Amino acid sequence: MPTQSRRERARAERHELILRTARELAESIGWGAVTTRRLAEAIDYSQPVLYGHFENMNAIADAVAIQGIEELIAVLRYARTSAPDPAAGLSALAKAYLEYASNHPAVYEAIFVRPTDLEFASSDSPLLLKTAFAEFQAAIEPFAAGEDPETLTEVLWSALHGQATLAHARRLRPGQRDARVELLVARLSGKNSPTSAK
Amino acid sequence: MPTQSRRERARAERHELILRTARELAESIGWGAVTTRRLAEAIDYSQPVLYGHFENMNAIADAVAIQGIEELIAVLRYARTSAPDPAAGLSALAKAYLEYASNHPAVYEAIFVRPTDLEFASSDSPLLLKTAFAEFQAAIEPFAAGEDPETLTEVLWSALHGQATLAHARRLRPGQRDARVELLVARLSGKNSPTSAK
DNA sequence: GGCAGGATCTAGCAGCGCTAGATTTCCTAG
DNA sequence: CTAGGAAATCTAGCGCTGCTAGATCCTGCC
Repeated sequence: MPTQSRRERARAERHELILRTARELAESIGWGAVTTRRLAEAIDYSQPVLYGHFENMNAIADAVAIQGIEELIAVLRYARTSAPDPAAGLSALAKAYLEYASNHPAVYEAIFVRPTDLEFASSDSPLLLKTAFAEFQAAIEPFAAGEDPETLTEVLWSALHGQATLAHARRLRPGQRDARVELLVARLSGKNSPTSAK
Repeated sequence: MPTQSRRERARAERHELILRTARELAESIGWGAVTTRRLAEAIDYSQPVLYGHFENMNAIADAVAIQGIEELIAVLRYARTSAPDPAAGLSALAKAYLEYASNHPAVYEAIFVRPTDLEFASSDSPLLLKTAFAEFQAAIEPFAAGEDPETLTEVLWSALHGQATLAHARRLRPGQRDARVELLVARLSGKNSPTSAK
């Protein structure tokens, strides 16, 4: 039993080592360059070891994505619930989302961009996605003036996702991130006309 | 001279054949499965022939993207200028954009999603991107109530891009595409509060 | 100490992008 | 109409990829 559990502990540690290393590699050289050989060398094992922990390379990125979405949910929840009122909460959530995407582009890519069979194949990831969606909905719902809150949530999330991906692809002016998110939040929450003359 | 021009003509035809076949292959099996061997076999030549026309596989997708963005610009312009007033123009442009992305997902991916060195390396593509951007700006500018029109344009484009990519990844409710774009356009153009009680 | 059994590695397959060198095809000059 | 040379095209191969079968080594038990 102690023997068995020591083995299991070592195995679990290596499992985490693989995920941590894959994430670091992806953030530094991009997912496209994270190969089984490079990853195996980085953790100082041979490639087949990876397949003892994960079904394939894609599953490793999926696992990183799951860790990432858990982080993201926590970040969003903290930003939203720390704000004094719904308007500030929506703004804080939106900024936190873009900041996370900007600070962890490879993780963001693993979650939302990389072609993945994850979101509907894996068992717990749909729940995580729904939880993240609920964070967005909680933030925008106070501003759904008679509209379907779910549709409004999809609009908000899509708008932020678009800003995140286009900014990462350098298709948006770099210095204007806050201006974009503030303008988006103002219009989506319906505060555009009053403050437009400012 | 007739000889020379016949050769050149045949060469130009094959050039287009490559692009057309690459686009068809991408739309049917996805860019990830469009390999030099498959593409070469589809046009009934050996792989090296491809390299007589394009620098590499990426350049082929870039060329498809350039053709696509020209199409897209025409679609957007037609939608916008055919509308009776700015509000209808913005709505028509937004719907046309999402419809194009939905009908030609591989081309849309080649233009805006696939990692590419295109947009800033190639000579004419930045101009095309700017032209497309100008279409968005022309549609939304009437609703920039004192705000920076360029920022507002980035917000609009990002929001539509997010809806296009998330819808393609099946992360948004399928039947709600029009509801989403209408809600987005209403809020971005500032018509939300008046019609909110509807 | 010797021996299962599990963990790990070596070596290899098929397919990828891409290219050098052989081969074939075509145009031209005599 | 043929011979030669240039241009077009193909064959074959390199180093890389994800992934795996079979050999090897190492660990823990009797």
